[in-house]
Amino acid sequence: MSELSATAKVILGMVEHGPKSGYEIKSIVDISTRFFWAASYGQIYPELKRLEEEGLIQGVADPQGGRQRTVYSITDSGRETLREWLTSPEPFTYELRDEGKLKFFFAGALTHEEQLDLLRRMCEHHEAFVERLQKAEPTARAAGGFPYQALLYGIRHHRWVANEYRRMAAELVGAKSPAAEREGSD
Amino acid sequence: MSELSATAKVILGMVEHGPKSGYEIKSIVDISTRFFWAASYGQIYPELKRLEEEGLIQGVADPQGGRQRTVYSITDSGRETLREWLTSPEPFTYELRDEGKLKFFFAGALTHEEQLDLLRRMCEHHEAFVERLQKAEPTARAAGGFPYQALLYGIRHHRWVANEYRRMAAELVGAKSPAAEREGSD
DNA sequence: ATCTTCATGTAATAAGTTACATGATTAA
DNA sequence: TTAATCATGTAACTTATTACATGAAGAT
Repeated sequence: MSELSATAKVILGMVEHGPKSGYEIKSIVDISTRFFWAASYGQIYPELKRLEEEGLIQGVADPQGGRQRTVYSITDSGRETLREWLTSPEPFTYELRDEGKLKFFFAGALTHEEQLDLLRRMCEHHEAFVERLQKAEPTARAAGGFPYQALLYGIRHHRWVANEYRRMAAELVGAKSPAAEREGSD
Repeated sequence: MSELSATAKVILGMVEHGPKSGYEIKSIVDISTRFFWAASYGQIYPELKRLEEEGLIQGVADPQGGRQRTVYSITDSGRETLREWLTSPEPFTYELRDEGKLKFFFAGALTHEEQLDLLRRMCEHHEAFVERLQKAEPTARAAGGFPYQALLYGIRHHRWVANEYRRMAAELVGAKSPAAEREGSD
């Protein structure tokens, strides 16, 4: 038995809450785990097959009218595997890919104004995202449960990032005023 | 001319600060950008060749004794390309892969105690990481510049994550004994 | 002597995205 | 009738990791 892939973990976690189709899993991922773990159809559908072969989930045909549909349920073996992962003390992946930050940290080549502009744009970007999430909040709250908690986390996270940029922008403005460093030339 | 790959952006940003070998770039990435953008040798070396072919950087043999070495400098064309990226308003990649959070959000299958245990372990993990970074802080401060700023960001970021877990753990404890609920603020 | 660091690279593999193809159902 | 949503899948591609190979130089 090979190691559980990240996508497998997402799927097992999702079907543990009840039987789901690949489409449903993707839909839920897009409004919940994607804040800390995304997955695409190209990963989900093949992984569903693999997990079924390994006996961790089981698919049952469940067409809605003439529209084909397969819903997958977690098996005892799958529940056990999920539990093993949840309780294993192994170090967990933690990776951030933030192009905005990469830009800012290489922004030494830009003028002071351009740097500020960049920070402000990034701040606005994350603020706009927070707003979008907040608009979805009432609906999510009504539905409750895990996707709601994930949404709240998403809001907190992006709010923090926006705050960081506001802080950095303020610092940058403060750094400009005292003495004139490098005027006119570039 | 195809789009700049993420690794290309990292490399251009690095060599803009001065000529560097692939090994040096990787070393600096590991103590700086890796907090928001990592890169491996398997990406760096091939990308150096590609960037040289496209004329964005230029390599010069610079052996240290009998030890071969190629240092790459940014070209005018490369500087222009870097500048274009830095000032382009295109939306930036922002992706988080946090296995700890994924675990916690699927932890409904665990007991209350196990959930708390998980949160505490994750909190400790990030706290330990912050401590490690803080140990490196004095050296980094002395060197200053961009890697120091990146380190400070890393500290702030992981401190925030650790705080999140502490908050979540407190909430979970509060949810068990209703008396203690709602005294903290946000 | 031997271990670590400096230095460059690649092959195999794994992971992930994107675009596309198909077709039924439902809401406008 | 047209668009959106539900639903499943794959092929081509890009991206990234891992493990390995090679070898010189410096430190213990």
